[in-house]
Amino acid sequence: MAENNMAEGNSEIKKKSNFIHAQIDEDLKNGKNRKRVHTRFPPEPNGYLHIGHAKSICLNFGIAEKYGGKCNLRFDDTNPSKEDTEYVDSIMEDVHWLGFDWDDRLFYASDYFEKLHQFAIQLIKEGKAYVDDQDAETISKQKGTPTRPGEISPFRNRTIEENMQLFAQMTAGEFDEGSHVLRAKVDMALPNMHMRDPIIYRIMKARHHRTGDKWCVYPMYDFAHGQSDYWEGITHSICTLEFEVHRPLYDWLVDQLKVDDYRPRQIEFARLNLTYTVMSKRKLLELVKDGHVNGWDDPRMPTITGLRRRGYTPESIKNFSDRIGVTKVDGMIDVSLLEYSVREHLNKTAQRVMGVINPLKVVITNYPEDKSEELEAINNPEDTEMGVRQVPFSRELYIERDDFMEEPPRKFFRLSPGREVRLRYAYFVTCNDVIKDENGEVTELHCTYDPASKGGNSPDGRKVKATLHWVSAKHAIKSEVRLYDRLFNDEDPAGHKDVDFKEFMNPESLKVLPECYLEPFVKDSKPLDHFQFERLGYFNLDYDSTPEKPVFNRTVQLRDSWAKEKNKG
RNA sequence: UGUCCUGUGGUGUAACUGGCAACACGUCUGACUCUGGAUCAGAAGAGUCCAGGUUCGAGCCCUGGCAGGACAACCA
Repeated sequence: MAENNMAEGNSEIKKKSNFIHAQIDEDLKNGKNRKRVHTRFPPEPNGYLHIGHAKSICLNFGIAEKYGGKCNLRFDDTNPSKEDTEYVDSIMEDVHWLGFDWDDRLFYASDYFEKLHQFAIQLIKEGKAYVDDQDAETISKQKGTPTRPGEISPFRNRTIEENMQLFAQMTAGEFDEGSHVLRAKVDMALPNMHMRDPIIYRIMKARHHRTGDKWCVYPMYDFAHGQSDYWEGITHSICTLEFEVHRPLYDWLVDQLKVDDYRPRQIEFARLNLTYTVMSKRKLLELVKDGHVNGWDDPRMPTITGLRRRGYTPESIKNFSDRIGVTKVDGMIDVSLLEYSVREHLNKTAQRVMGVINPLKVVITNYPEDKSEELEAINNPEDTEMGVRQVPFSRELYIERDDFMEEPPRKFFRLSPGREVRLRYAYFVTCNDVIKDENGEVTELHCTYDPASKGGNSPDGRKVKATLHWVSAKHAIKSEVRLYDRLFNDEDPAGHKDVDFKEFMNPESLKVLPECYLEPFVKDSKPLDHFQFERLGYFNLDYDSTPEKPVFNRTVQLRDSWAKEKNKG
């Protein structure tokens, strides 16, 4: 193990194997599926991608990479009433951002509408599909329940000619929505509900985002997915657990295509659940629509675009995805694992900078009024190649309010009256006076510095217990900082029967600090640039920034053992 | 009173054709440190849903239970 790390370097986290890899290995060994591997990522363009999709993307594209195969991007756009090009665009952007590419293999289920329609006609001609004139409620009732078999539709035994005629009329738009459907003739008595003469085409007089008004009948998911896989030469069609019961229908339909012995294989895995958030598109859409968050890219959202804006990196998401593994066990992953993954990546890569988000003015009384100097600071102690920078120092500074306590408790070893601490990369300072306003609120500290400790070390070998970050008041860049906390206070907000998930929303999930001071280095940063504000956490520049007022998002805090100690009481 | 799937530390994942249950996160110590970060060293924590059985030996095999999830959209 140790050798492995040495050999590969620790930037390369060893890819874990999973049960799907094992099944592919077996298929390859047995010579099934032409000894090749071809997967696909098939989102419906009806919302933005979230971290759960990222798991699927990493899995599918990851398998292609591992086996020297291919992975397609395919939009499952068979329901025009919910889909939109806005979503298509965002999905492509997100997949690319994660670092995956489908080359020229971009497909849409709607590419196959014509073929699918032909196939439906084939089934009718073979006596394997029929038009049902009953309404949704009646059909549903006849379908039975999981424990009771279904009844046969009175329209099940229409002649082929009649079915051909009716389906043609459906296609031509002669019927109203909901008045007729095309059903596959399978078996109403089977225990699997999906096999009880499933509906394969329905009338929808909706404009499709790609085919416009060309069609007024659209195939159902079950009637499109397996066939699309088949036509694209997909060998392993990986989807989530809830499609397990669809597999017999998937196989049945592909069997009807019977051109050769090649057969795509559906394999199901457990979708990702994360603590303190919700992951269904419906719920995320609700949060957006009802204004509980500021859009799909709100940094509190588990969407890819939200995580990106929050400051997550593709690497951190991929490492996270690899760490959680792939199984058929429905579980709940602790967000702390996600947070660990960003910290791990940003620790190695993020530019260090000093920033004070809760400012307290400090005056160095023995430092000349008009003097200022430049002090050298390390850009990233984890990566010396990132070099050093100069940080301006002067008589008036800001430090973090939390770094001062007038009456320090045990184990608090930051600044307090009479105590000496180090200002990072600068000097040792000692607090002499505490200035307060009429309410007794501390407004300013008067300190003295030791000129001999320049750079942060005292020639007499004197030690201090704490090192504080600081910013020179007159050089500081004033900016807004947004702090984020979990969107929900409950580990599983969607997991309560009879209680709406929104009941568990955390009212303090967003905290805006309008007056923060950052060292001048951040001046030229671009949106999404990552920084570590020393001792505070990782932050990145938000799109909302203007040249006059930069806005930073806190991605995640640094691990903080003092905060833990403090909370112990 | 159906079919299918799943049960391994707090969480997630491992354990080759049976061989002392391993790793990561989290938690807790300690060392080091110009970030109470990082790093390093260490600890606690499961006897693998239950009960039988086969075996020298079972998380892995057999039998029977139990628990949880999915399935009754003209959603995907």
